[in-house]
Amino acid sequence: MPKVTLKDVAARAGVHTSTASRALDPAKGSMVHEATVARVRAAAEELGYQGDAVASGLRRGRTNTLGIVVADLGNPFIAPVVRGVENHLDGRGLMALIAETRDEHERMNRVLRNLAARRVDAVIVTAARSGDERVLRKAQQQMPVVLAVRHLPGSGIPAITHDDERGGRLAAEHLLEHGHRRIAQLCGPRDISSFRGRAAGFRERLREEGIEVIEVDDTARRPILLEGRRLMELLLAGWSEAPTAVFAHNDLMAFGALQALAGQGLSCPQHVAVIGYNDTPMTGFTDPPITTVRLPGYEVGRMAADLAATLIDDREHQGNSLSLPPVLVPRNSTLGWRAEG
Amino acid sequence: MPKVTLKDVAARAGVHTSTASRALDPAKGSMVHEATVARVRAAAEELGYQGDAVASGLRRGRTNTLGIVVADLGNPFIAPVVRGVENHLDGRGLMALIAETRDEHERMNRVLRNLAARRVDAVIVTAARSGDERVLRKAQQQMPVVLAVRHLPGSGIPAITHDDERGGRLAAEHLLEHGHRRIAQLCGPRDISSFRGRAAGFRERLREEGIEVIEVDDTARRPILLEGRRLMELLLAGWSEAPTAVFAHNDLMAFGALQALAGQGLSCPQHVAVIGYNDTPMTGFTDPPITTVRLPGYEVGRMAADLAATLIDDREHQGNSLSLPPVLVPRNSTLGWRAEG
DNA sequence: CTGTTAGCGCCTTCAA
DNA sequence: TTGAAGGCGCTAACAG
Repeated sequence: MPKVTLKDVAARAGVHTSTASRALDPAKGSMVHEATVARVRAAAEELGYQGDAVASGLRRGRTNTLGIVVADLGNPFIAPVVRGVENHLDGRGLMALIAETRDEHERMNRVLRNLAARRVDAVIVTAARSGDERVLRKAQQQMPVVLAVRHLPGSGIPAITHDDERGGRLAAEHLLEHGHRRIAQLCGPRDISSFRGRAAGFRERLREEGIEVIEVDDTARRPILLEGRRLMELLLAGWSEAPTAVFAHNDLMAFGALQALAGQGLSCPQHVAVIGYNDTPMTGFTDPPITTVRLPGYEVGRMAADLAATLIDDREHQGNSLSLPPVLVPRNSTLGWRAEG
Repeated sequence: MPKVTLKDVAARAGVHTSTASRALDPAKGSMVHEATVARVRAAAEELGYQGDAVASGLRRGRTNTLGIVVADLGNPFIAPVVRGVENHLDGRGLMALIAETRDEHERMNRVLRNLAARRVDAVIVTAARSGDERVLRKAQQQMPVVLAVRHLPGSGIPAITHDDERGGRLAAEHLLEHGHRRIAQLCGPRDISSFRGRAAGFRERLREEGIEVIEVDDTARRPILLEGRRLMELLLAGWSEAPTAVFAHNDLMAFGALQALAGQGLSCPQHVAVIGYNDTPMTGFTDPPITTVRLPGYEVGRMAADLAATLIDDREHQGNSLSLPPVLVPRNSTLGWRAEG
């Protein structure tokens, strides 16, 4: 089945390729005689013509492709984000190239290079860490870059995020309301804006009540389950008295904490209340259901795609960043706790 | 920042573009004098040259891009598959374009067209339904197609799957061993190979023991939570006596069943044992932890990517299909059940 | 080992 | 409204 090109279609319709090209381009159909359009369309149909987006991309300087960079495809929280992006692209004839950094700077660098080489029209990055700022800035010179979920404060790179500091405060507030005073937090990497924000908001709110947060002298190297468990184990080993409540910087880490607690014969929420972050799908079905701060992944994805589309059409656009409000979702991992006595 | 092209690099290095091209292509570095390679590399470095994969793709007729088509990005089971694909592509300089069909034929059609237009080197389809066979066959004439998870028996399209029929039998076996006799199943769409296989294997194994499976006169329109709930509700409404065990055709549907049970004041595993399918991430953490048949998503993704790569390099390759063995993962949603009396 | 030549398939001037 | 011409950036033949 030899590839049929525009030339074949044009020949069959008895017109020049340039006319065929115009006839098949919906944005230019009006420049061509209606009858000609019909003839060309028919010819294309008969030959089973399938336009070549690569050639078109080369000529037009636009690929209708967008990159989406995530840190960890294994984090179930990322699915809604990707879905939000994909669903919002679909209507515009765009498609997304997906890439994973595993939170490694070197991979981020490679991935951005690769996407730039592919001439994507824009990139959405959900995996930014402070150390990536330089390469992201460089990437920005070649294509619009939109940060999502994690941003780079002061970098001027537009971002769709959510107010992590406020989210941290909400978590603290919730624990205070339920009578906790001996409270710990398990921190995500400090070079990631979201975790910095969560830590700061949480700490601050407790300090307002004169409470000093219990923290181990380490942070998760990556925001994953294993690291949540490790930190929780460190915490349990380092303090003679376990905290009555723990704030894990994301849901995955919260599950890790749960495992560590179980390992010490402690249970949640009876002995220790646990609160996570993201409202990852399924957290409502777990044992116990996890109280969490909802980060609306689908919406973030949708808005990031929107912003990217705007930036593509208008390279001068400033790219207004946006921050969505967090919402606390109370579930049994904290509601089930009762002060003893 | 005007784009720097190969011509600029060549000029700076004092060579012809074709020489520069060869010098920068690792596969052809040997055809060029070492000193020249060094000079070209240096020039490229100095100018910040970034090759144009679009132009290269047009010329070479190869885009180093692969499509991956999924039914539902919201199904957490799909993440490991995508991850397996992505991770295995990464080393070869390939990238994946991701698209969602939502299990709609029309979307499948559009997506395949779009991927063909983009001249992807191959497509991995995890969303095949019987009705899609024609368009998939057509797609096959333009690029290698690999099915994953769901296949199209008799179509001759190579597939990486797993033995769903055996999986269904394992589920049945497990329930029998635990003393169940009044057993139901909630069926996924019949036009999807995996669900057909699961249903058949399950039914068959029970029939061998002279047990007729309880089924409602309907199947899930899509394999999602809501449909699992709907079917379970139908089941509870239609039979005076509830079954003691239910096999849901995937984990999402199992959760839907759990909700329906709870709605009737029945609990799992005390009143009804529930078994799901896929071993979706997090199913070990749910309340109750769900007994399930493990479908190794990451491996399936990895092998599908492998097969796709083989097919790309050797268009004549027959594309041997592969079927991985299922494993039953027993958890409390069935282990916790005890026959009354 | 390197340069020359000729496109890949399409789209966009420019002219008619 | 259509055709002619040129080139997007790169690379594969073919000489030399």
